[in-house]
Amino acid sequence: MDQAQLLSRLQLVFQEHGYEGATLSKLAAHSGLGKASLYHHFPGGKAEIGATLLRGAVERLEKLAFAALRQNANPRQRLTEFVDGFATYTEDGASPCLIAAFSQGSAWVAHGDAVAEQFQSWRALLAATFQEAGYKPRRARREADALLGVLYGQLLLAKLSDDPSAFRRSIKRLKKSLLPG
Amino acid sequence: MDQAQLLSRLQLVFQEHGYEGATLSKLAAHSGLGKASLYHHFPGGKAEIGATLLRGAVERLEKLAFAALRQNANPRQRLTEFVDGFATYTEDGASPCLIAAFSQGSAWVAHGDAVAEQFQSWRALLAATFQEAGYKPRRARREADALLGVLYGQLLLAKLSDDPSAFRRSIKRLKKSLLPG
DNA sequence: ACACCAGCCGAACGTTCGGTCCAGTTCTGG
DNA sequence: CCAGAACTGGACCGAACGTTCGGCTGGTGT
Repeated sequence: MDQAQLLSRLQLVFQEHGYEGATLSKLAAHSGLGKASLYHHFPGGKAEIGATLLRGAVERLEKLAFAALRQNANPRQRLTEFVDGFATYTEDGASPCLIAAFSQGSAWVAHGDAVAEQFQSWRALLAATFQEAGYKPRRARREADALLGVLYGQLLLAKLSDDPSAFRRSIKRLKKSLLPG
Repeated sequence: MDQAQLLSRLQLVFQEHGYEGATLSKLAAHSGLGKASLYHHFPGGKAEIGATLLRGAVERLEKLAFAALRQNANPRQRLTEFVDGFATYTEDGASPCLIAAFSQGSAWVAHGDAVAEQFQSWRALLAATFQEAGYKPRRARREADALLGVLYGQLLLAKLSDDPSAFRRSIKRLKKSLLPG
């Protein structure tokens, strides 16, 4: 099995059970490897697995969604591409965000500072894009907060109400409201 | 110590560490009781503690926020009172929603169905209020989803970006956009 | 042919888990 | 004042935790 496939199998366990709930037994069973074999790939144990997955999730979200904001296309179009990228990242609301799943307990103690910093940077990037789209600085920051908020909110709601279709509908509506300006 | 104070101390542990991370040792230490004493108050053990807290959180959210929608005041005013109630429930974004904290792992397996049902009922109530405020059924449902989404999204973002003030600002803006209509 | 090593595993380590037991201490009604 | 209920702390349990270790493979370089 290649590294990518191994990581994606491990990620499923963390997404479903959270950091504390992702036990080595579950990780081993779900990956098809023995516990000791996991230690061959990740000498740092569970902490290294978690850190690796978190890094991967941040990179994926950056590449799939936020990278679109750094292009030099029309700001409105960049924003809709960003929304699309976020939907791709979450597989249309079906796959919870690993970063959010790590927002509790020891995972947050270990990585919370880095995650918060990353989010502040993303927030600034998003606000800058809204500013390019014609909003004044204060309003642009508000729009950025609102957009990030509604994306994560709908993702959580899709889970809490057990209705993934609500996420897809929200994405569609968001893109429509973003394009005309 | 009275029951209410005990429950609130136990709740802090679950909010901070999630269900799996809230071990009996932490619960005992943080409540000042021995494990056996906890079993006196909750013969069902950790599962009963979790279930009790979850029930309490649902009741509090119902009483503080959604109850406002069942009054017979002006729909717009009911909606802003609902938003205010949600802010109170989360202590202005400082206290994560226990219901959301239970959306992973064994807690979700045990209570997910009930939570999803409750959220569908709340969603319907919110949509009905938007309908009373003049929206057509489809649009009202969308507005309900969007409102719930932005509330939970801002709550999560406040944590992920370690900036509780963003939540307060969002609440303020939400109420303003709700009132004039 | 042999040594080597990445990859993997079973078995066990010490620790902590959720949970139980019991000998007390505190509270309370008669 | 006392009996019994309510409650508590601490020792304790088997199971599961994260982790380690020695050894078994199969392929690669020489």
